[in-house]
Amino acid sequence: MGITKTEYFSTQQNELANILKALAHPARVAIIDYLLSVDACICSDIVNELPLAQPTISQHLKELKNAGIIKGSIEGKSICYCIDEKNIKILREYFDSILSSLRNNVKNCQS
Amino acid sequence: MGITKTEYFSTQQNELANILKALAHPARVAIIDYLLSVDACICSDIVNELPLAQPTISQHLKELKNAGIIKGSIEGKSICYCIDEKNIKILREYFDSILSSLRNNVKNCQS
DNA sequence: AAAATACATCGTAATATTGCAATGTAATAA
DNA sequence: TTATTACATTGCAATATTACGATGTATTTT
Repeated sequence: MGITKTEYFSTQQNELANILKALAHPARVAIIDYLLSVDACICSDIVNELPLAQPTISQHLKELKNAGIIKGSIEGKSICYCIDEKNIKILREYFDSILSSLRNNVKNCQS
Repeated sequence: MGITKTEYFSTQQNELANILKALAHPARVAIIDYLLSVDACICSDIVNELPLAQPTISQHLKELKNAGIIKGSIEGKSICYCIDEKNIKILREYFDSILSSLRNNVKNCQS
């Protein structure tokens, strides 16, 4: 159906899935890569850097922003984007907690 | 178009996006949560635990397995699933590297 | 052997995502 | 004021995802 039954799951599970979904596209991973390489910002530069049309980049940036992975500030007629640390930390802590939990495992399958 | 232009991006970017995509759904996050709580395995238990039909769970498990997030071993007539540490480590390292990179940032936008 | 259990696969309907051309908006430059 | 620049939004076509009933397969139980 293409419709996710979000009401069946916890708020935490839905929020985590939403943050992960924002990063689950190579173009958006590439945007993060680029943002890291230039420290911060320069929005139209992303359009020049990636082989995608401007409306497509704009859409990807919107999704990253809505998920709280990047933030943008208006600077005259252009918009400066940079990575928002907060949700990245949440993700690192999530995967860290999975690994910690695995270390305490008693049972396991496959040798 | 719904078609991702994977050829425009690096192998690393595509692989990372694929692993993240496997986790970018609340049902699959819930499956991971459950697998962690029971240490490992018991496949049909997941069907009983989550409010989704058996073919739907089966499909989600397949995606998690294809992405290398879980692994399953046949045990008689049932299949034992557990979390595969390898790609979880890759994800933690990815987010860790983003945070390290941010610490060295010179420029920034928004106070 | 027949039934039951434990999944996987197929087919399909509903919805979501991706990408872009066309167009809109707001700020700056000429 | 009229460009021009820098985006955002709209609308649409192509494709992907989600969910499940029906059905298939393999193993175990009876």
